[in-house]
Amino acid sequence: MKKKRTTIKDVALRAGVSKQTVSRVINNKDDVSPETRQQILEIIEQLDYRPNSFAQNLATNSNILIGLVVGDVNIPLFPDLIRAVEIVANQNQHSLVLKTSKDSIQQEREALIAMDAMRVDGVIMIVPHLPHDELMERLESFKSVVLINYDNVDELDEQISVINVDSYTGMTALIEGLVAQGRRNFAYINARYGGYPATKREQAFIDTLTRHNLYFGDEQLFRGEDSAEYGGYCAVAEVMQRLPETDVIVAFSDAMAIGALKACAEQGISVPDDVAVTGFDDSTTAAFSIPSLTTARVDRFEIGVKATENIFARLKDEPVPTVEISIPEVIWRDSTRTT
Amino acid sequence: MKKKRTTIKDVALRAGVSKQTVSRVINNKDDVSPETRQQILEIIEQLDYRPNSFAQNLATNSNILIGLVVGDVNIPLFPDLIRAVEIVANQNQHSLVLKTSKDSIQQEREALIAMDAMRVDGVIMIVPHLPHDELMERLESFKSVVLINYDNVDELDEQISVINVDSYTGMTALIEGLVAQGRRNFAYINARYGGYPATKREQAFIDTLTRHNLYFGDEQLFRGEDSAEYGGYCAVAEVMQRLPETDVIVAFSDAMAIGALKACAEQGISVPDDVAVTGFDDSTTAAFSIPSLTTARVDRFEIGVKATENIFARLKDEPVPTVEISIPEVIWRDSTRTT
DNA sequence: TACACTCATGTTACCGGTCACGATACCGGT
DNA sequence: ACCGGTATCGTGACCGGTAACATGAGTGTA
Repeated sequence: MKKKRTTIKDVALRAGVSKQTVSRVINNKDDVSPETRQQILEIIEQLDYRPNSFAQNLATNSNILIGLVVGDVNIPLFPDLIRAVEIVANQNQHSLVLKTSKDSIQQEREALIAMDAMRVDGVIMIVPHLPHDELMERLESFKSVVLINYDNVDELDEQISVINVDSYTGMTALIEGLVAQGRRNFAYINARYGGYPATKREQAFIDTLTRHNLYFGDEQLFRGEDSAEYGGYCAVAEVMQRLPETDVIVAFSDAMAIGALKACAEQGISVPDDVAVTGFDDSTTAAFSIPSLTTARVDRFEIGVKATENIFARLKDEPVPTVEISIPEVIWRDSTRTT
Repeated sequence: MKKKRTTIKDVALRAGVSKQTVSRVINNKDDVSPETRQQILEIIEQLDYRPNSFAQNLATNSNILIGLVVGDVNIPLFPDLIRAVEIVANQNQHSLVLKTSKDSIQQEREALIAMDAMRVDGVIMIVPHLPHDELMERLESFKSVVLINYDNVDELDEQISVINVDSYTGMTALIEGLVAQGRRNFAYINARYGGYPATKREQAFIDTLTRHNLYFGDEQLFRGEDSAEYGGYCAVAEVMQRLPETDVIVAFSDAMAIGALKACAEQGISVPDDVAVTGFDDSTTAAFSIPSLTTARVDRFEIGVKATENIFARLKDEPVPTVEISIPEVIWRDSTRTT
């Protein structure tokens, strides 16, 4: 049962050659005679030998792992992004180690420590929550880092790049459109622990409405979980009670907006006639909600590709952009249709 | 820039002791004098030294990685499950390597090869698609394997366990309930590449209706992608054209059902009055669709926990169940409400 | 005083590979 | 016959750790 794996030595022994010769065959070096190579290949086949990646790593001082640290696996960004990361990592003969840190900053910290102990070549973090100074310190040990949706772009160490979704611009466009439609009484439901994107979207909300003299104070701002149930659904009652005049509810995310749609339907509030509702992210179901949801879309897959290509480019000492921005495109759908 | 990481030797040198003594401190062995230990700990701190996990692995012939092979990261099972796997893996001081294989069987194959080269301790696969014999052969090299939703439970190697969602029983309960409600004209939209769960659910559909003399042939079966857009949404027109009498559309998944709901709304088909619609999985938005969606739920997080605990139990040679089944519970909501 | 025993630490080999270099055999050219 | 060059392969050290055993100093005891 406890049979050990076949090693390079087993193969060498069986073939009557040295380890080095087998190593040459494995790595396709050219100073091996065709017959020897053929024979060794056959033995490798027979013994079902596969070189131990990590022994190779140790000897060559390289690594085949890149790390992905993500807070919440439920965010819509996640599935497409992870897939992109994995595909690009594969193309570069690397594998993906995943760490989640939903519950606490401590988990984020531990994730980085573990990545460090594994000597991963690069790390991608989505919405880091650690304090800036500590983050920089812990990221020092990695050769290549990409932070997705991180705000402090000015004080980055040189091995770090940032890819940001410009939530601010996206949200501004969304609000401007709503104002142009004639909406006047805005309420914003924000995600309590949304980090960087949450801050930016709220700021855009405030700034844009202020510009139009439609912002009259923090009572327009509501907070909830980033979920349909405890976020959007529960918030609607609160909104209508505090601000009965509301004619548009702007939600932090599609999930929250979908909860809001449901609450409106149940309370006899007609969307979009009485109240318009908007989400953010263009998650898969946004187009299929009833009414279909106005939202803002970014190419999630592309962000993943960019991030990962950045990681590998830097590892090869190729030049890489330090900061990349993608601007969400507003998708107007029925939940804001003017009659 | 290319500065090498500090190693155990650096620490030893600085402390004026041998590597072994440092190793003892790292591993909390008790035959080190308190003063020496203290001093070494300080130096470790100063130098920000962290032992190389994979060198440790190599020396101890152990590993800190477990592999997760998943076809589609978009399935509702995925986020909860991955989180559960990660949490339990963490508790056991292991990290998670993720491989996706959405595009082809070849990718699944390569995923297992890579896992093998990394000498991962255990592998969890979700809905394997490889032919049985090849799968068994490739899984031979792992000490501990859990397959989730795999059908061939009779011919498993001894290091393998299976955890299945009993889609058949769940779907049977769902159909029985619909029949009891008085629904008579059933249509089923299945996922084209749904693997084991798709087969089981379809079989339950056919068997149950046959039992009630309500199955009149394959024209009741439709196929599409497992998505709202190309699955459920597009299928509805086809269904109503081929079977205008249809009064209930059973979908393979919530995603497909939500697409169907949308199509019904657009075509003036009232749900649930004209046609009932059901999904499967109880994905997060199912409760918030309009009307809310009748579906079948399994505890996705718990499946992940069970799977991972199984992996580690087997690694410790503790006894583990070979086959575990969880039966989905039907959640009746508005999309099948009788008036 | 000699002996056994414990405590603290060092030595050597090894995990499974790779690297740098050296050795051997065979070849053609002069 | 001698020389240099190439093709092929082996040797020893090393990557960063750990296991097993060895060593030496101090301690208690007969």
